[in-house]
Amino acid sequence: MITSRDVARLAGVSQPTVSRALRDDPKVSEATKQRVREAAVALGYAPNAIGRALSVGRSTRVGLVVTDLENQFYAHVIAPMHHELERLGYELVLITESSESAPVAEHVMAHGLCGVVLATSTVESIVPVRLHDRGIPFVYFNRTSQGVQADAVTVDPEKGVRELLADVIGKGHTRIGAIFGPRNTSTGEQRENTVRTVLDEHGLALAHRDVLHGPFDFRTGHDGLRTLLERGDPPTAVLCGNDVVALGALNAAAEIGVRVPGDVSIAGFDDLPTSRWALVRLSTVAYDLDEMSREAARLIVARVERPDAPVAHSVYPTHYVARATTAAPGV
Amino acid sequence: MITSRDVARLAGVSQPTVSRALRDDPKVSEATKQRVREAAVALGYAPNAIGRALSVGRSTRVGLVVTDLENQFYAHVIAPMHHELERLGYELVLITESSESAPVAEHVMAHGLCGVVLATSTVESIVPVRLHDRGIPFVYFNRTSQGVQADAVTVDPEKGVRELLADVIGKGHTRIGAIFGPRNTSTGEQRENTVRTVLDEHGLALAHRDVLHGPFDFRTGHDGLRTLLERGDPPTAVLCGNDVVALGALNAAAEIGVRVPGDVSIAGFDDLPTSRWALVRLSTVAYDLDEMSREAARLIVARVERPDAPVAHSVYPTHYVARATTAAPGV
DNA sequence: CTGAAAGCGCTTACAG
DNA sequence: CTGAAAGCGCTTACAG
Repeated sequence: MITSRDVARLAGVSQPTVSRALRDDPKVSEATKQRVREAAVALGYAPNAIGRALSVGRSTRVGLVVTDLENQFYAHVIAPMHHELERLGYELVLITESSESAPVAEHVMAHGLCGVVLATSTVESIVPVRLHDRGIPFVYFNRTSQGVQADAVTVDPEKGVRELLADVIGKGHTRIGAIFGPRNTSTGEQRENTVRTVLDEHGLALAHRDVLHGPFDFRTGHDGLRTLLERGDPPTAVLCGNDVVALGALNAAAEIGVRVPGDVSIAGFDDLPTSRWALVRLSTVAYDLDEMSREAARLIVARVERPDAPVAHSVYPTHYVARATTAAPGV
Repeated sequence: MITSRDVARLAGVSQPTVSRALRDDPKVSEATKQRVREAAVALGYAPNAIGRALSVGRSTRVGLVVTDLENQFYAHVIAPMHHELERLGYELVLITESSESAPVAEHVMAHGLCGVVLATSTVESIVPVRLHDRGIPFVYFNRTSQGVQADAVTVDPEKGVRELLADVIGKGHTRIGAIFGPRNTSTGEQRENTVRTVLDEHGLALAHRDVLHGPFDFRTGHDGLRTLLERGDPPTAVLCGNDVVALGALNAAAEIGVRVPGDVSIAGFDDLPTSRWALVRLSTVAYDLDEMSREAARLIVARVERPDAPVAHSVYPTHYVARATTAAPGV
């Protein structure tokens, strides 16, 4: 391994001077900087991040906590977040936490992360508490929590859901069902509440038997739609907790020969690239997930660098995109 | 931050003893281990990976070099690889390298990675050379390179392609087109060569105008299929370089109102979960991508831990899965 | 403007 | 079986 000492020797300066020169410290003369830089490239030297991290007492690595890396939703979070963090001189580390128990905090310490983005926190999760207790910076992504205050980036479903329901109800649906996300996440809960509120304004309500809940995954939508449709007298429209759930529902419909939107209308939430496919054309509630992911990156970095800054909460607006999976009932 | 020193103080032992006890060093007495462990949990202590890495001279972090994190193919590599590395006590670090130039090696040094999985190396890439020169362990994933010898995990397209073509030709197609991957990757090249060889055995050949090349992405398939179909007298079957390309082709067909497999048959390579969707039902060449990804994790770890072990090359067999996108021409 | 010294949190010979 | 010492590659006061 080639170290700053080797560069120092070649440049004829001391090791700390190499450190200063390469970080462009104004106290180092231009001439020296020149010599050091040349020596560095000659040797193909790059400062070792581990040495640096140990020395300054914190790394430039932020963890992203997710449940399921196969879930395509996360791919569209990871890509822009990774990119933005890199731009800011930080690194993204993936953490999968199915259990949502305490270990996240230990994991963070053990792996020397400087901060964490929680993309998976359930409402009653202990993780934010632990993080807070240990003074580990974190931000909520697409989630919030009752207990612990922290930076957050979330979505306001209001406008999108309002437009979606105006469309669906306007098309003549009165018997509306839903496959919502988990009740113990703020996102699942908030979307569900918004739907119920807006339906109420229209003088409608979800029948208890037409409502299902489950994790935000393909199977929830897939099995859920079958459950709803395979008993007699099903709803004519099914709202899904997110796009991945809706994709599951769409495929279940195809499997059992139920036409969409002919026999049942289906809507999602997220507007993932897949939802725009000609093969899919999912009607859904859209927002800027790319920008949200980048914002989460910015917030965690800001928090790491200025721990005492006031708490920030970025809320992204939604709008409805009508495509081919919603139509008048029985058409 | 809580360190081994704090644990030592609480347990009434020296700091090195804490280090030994927690790594279950046989030279430490059981009684002492007990005391140290208790002190550690009492303080919520976890050994700091940065300190450890600096001390032992290498980290337990391996980089995965990919081109495009949004590409769903990689999600199905990242998830199992991440999981296997974690099981082995290692960490996955994502590296995106669109340019495929030298920086990967610098990146590895700078971020203190102990090894690298190359999932994106073009045939003429300089990256393996640089890695080799610096003595950085790496393994080729789904790729190989002429120049530098290294561990590799690849797919043998032979059997799958043979079965695929038996199906397509058996159904009566004689005018077969293709949208292959990049010519400058071993994977793209190998699949193309296999197709040409097997076609030749059947007394068939690809017409020059029916063959396209491009990156392994959605757009290549999408734009490619339009190109092939929008000129007169198109092929009746189109083989795609991989599933993501085939998905693009399928959607392009849907957009322009071309029926699959009625008007054109389409086949892929990879058998991604999406290809199994009822909405998709792509005929494709399958292999165990999960296992391959885990094997790559095992190989890089083995290489890191035993740099002088003989070079290993794991080759995975393929088979064809006929689904709904292939049928007799004009049916 | 530059160098010598100390220290970040670990691990690993070396003594005892 | 355990501790004191040295060192991994950096950064950062502290002198000069």
